[in-house]
Amino acid sequence: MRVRLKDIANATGFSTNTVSLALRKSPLVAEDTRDAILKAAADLKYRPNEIAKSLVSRETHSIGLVLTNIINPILTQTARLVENALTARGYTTVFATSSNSIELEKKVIEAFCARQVDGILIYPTDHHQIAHVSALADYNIPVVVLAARPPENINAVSLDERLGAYRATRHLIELGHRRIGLVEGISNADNLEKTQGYELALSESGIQSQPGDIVKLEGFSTPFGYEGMNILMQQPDPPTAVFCVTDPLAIGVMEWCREHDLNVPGDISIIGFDNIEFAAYASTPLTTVAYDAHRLAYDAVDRLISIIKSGGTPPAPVHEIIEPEVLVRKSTGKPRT
Amino acid sequence: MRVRLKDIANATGFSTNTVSLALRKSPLVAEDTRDAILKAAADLKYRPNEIAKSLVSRETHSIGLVLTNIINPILTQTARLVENALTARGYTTVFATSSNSIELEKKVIEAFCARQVDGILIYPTDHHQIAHVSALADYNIPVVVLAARPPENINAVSLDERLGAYRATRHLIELGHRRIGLVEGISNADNLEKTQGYELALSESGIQSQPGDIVKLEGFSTPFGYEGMNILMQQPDPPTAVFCVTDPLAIGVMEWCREHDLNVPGDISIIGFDNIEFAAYASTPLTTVAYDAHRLAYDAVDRLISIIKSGGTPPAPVHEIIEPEVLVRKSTGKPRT
DNA sequence: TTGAAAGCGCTAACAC
DNA sequence: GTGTTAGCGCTTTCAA
Repeated sequence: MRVRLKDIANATGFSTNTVSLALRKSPLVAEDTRDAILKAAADLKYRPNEIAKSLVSRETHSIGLVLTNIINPILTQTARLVENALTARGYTTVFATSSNSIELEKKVIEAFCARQVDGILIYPTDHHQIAHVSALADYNIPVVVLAARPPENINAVSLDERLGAYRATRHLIELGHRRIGLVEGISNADNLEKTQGYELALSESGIQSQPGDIVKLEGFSTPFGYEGMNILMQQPDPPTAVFCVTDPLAIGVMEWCREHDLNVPGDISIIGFDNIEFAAYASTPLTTVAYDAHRLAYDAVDRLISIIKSGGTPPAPVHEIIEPEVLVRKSTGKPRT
Repeated sequence: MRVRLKDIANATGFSTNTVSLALRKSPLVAEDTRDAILKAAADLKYRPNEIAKSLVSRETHSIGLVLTNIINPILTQTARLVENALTARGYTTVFATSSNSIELEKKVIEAFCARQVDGILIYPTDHHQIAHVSALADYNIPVVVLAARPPENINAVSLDERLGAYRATRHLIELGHRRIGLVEGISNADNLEKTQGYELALSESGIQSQPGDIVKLEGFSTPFGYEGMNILMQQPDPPTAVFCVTDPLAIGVMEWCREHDLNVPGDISIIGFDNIEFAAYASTPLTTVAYDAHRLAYDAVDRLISIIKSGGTPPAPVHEIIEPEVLVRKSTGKPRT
């Protein structure tokens, strides 16, 4: 059925070894025999079996990419950029989502190891429960984490989410807002970077945040944003501005405003996070926290590959942190006086 | 370094074969020995090498997913749904994009075959140049195409794009429009389904389409839509409605209208295709062509897996076609009289 | 310049 | 119940 080296060997009368060498263009084999072998290979439509190669070379030229879920467009974009970067370097991308479950995340990592991926790129479900990720580094499996401030022993290329949140909140404060809501996602994990940035900006300005001003939803997509805004606005004296930890959340918030005839930014200011493509085209163009996602993906891939290539002696772990900036569009403005 | 069956064998005093059987919970091996082996495996932190397994079982439990590019959110969604469906069935997803290049597409397929994927799911760059895809079927490599009306010998689960375009155009005609623009993407490929549907609807209603009413761009993303609208509106007597072959294109068109103070749908009606998540949240909620993407992905995966499972005698090829519907929101209306 | 033999980590066929 | 042998398709010694 499938043609193997042996079939070419039989067809040409050479040994499998010679065939193997010829196909890899070894200078050891005579030109005539090489040509004959190449021709036979082409005739038989030979395709090398990478699995067999991998077994002996102990490398699969594949890397595992683990993301929490791919609903958030920014993770989609990351997936795309990573795949591009990897392809450009001759690696294939094996893809999996953890669906924000630590258990699943562990399983996925297991599966990748079993499949002998050459390395793993991961955006962990919970930025603080990553013992299982550190373990990879201990086992000498190259890994780069896409989250900020991980343990010292692992490599990371990531966005400074805390700083982004801080800047978003400061932007609102500088516009004059004093009551600023926070719309957060998933509460089972413990990624407090954004919340911390938000709180830091507030306390720095001597603003006391109201208990009802922080809403935590079960996810990061648009409908959750809508729901979050609904909760936020139940208060007798609601905020005049809202910081949403993702753009889809912000778009949901904006949708709520549209349905309830609240003008953005006249009645309420909204700022998102990630600068997804659609942010610019929302009903009110969305002010958001932007950063160089391309660089993030490419640097992470470069880092991973340099670890892989380094062989037995991996370079000292590096934490590269990318700084986000506030990108002002139309959804934020001064509060009504 | 890595622990193998042999290491467990040495540790326990049994043969590798017994260890192998024990780990696979064969009833042949005695309970005591099995427990001892399981314990040793756990102690040594044994992880099976799937690559080695694959070499003997001749299956990798991985399938290759080839998409044109992942910028279009609908392909993203497909990727996500496919990955979910595949994971649920115990397969891993190996991912690649063809970037709308036939050459790259061929290479990617080659690479997948070399990696011994158990099957391939592909949304081909050009729905008519798919000899290389048919070839897979000939080689007994299970493949399911995500495009409509492929050659008889290959399996397909897909959307009826022609029908979708037809219905979109009819929707505009029924509202009273007679000058309907078409904003199309990529011209190097030859996916005319949507154009055909558009033309069919027009000719059926006795409408003669103007030469300037069809614009073909180099891509399917939002900026191209903006550019397309710019071209379309140069005409002295521009269309009163526009059908865009993807939602991002439609959003770009809408953006052009926003910048040029054209009211949607008052001055111009816009309809998209795919019903991406953000369609509902655009500056004017977008009327679009919607379909069951979940079913598309799951049926395609089911089909592929049933072919894989069928072993040597694949079932007769099936072409499953999913019908799209027009989802009316706010971006289409009667033309000004 | 080419071939024979061993082995990557695992499973399968057949003994005992 | 358990061990031995062979083999998946390839590369890598080591000889010739």
